[in-house]
Amino acid sequence: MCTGAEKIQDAELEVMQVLWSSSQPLPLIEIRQALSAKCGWEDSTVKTLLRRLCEKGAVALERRGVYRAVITRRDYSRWSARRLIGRVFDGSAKQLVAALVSDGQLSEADLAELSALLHGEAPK
Amino acid sequence: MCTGAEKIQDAELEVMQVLWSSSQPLPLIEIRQALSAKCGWEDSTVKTLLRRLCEKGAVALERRGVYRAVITRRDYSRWSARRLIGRVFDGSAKQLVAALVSDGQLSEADLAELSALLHGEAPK
DNA sequence: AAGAAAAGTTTACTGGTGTAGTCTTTATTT
DNA sequence: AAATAAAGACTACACCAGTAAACTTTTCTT
Repeated sequence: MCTGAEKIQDAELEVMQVLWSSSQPLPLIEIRQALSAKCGWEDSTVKTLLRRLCEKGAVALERRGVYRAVITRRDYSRWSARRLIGRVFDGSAKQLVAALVSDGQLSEADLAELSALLHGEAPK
Repeated sequence: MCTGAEKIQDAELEVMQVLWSSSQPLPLIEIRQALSAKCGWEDSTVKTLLRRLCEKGAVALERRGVYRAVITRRDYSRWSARRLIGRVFDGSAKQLVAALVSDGQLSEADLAELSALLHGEAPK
């Protein structure tokens, strides 16, 4: 059922973000560079995280030295939104959005825009 | 700044849920009963979790044998929504809501209701 | 073919989390 | 006051996550 998104940890998510930031599978060198810059991680750390992600089925080796995200950002974000809603908003997405509104993170304009989205446009 | 919500773990959250489910501080016996029923946990497990939550400042002893949530459900849910948005939705609450809509978790009616909420009513 | 460089594999170590047993102290009941 | 029960404190232990070193294999270059 679940592709393995459930098991992506914080550090691993950084790796996924890098992979998701490109439309193409990425060579290790680039992944390493990105994460060295963003997180200050050593080569070996990145390799460990990639290995664990492969074991979890979240990432795959496209060919030697080149990695591809198996779990998409879209899947992951949906899954994690569901999880949050289940854990702290009684399973109600509406409650979550209400919290965002009352927290000032979501404006009237935002809601209007989203409402328009519902009326048929495919999201970009 | 942060009250310690960041450190509440899955198992600990179960304890918080029990505390949040009551408007009053709860005696340990009730907490134990609830968690034995809901999670099948032993007394000692519950006590350990309560201790850790107290150490983290998320829970406090009201008086001997009676515990009170220090972090409110409201604070926690806001905080965790922010965290999710920061981690996977580029910091954009709107993106999160768009995902909910496109995932079918949020209907047009929901949005309308929320929109109304924005126009001044205090949430229930 | 030898050497270098990158990739892959194995091993490691610390601290946190899930889960719980045991011992000690305090309160309650008879 | 003694016995019991509940609460609190201390200890435990396996597994996972964050972080990384070291060793091995493959590939590329000269």
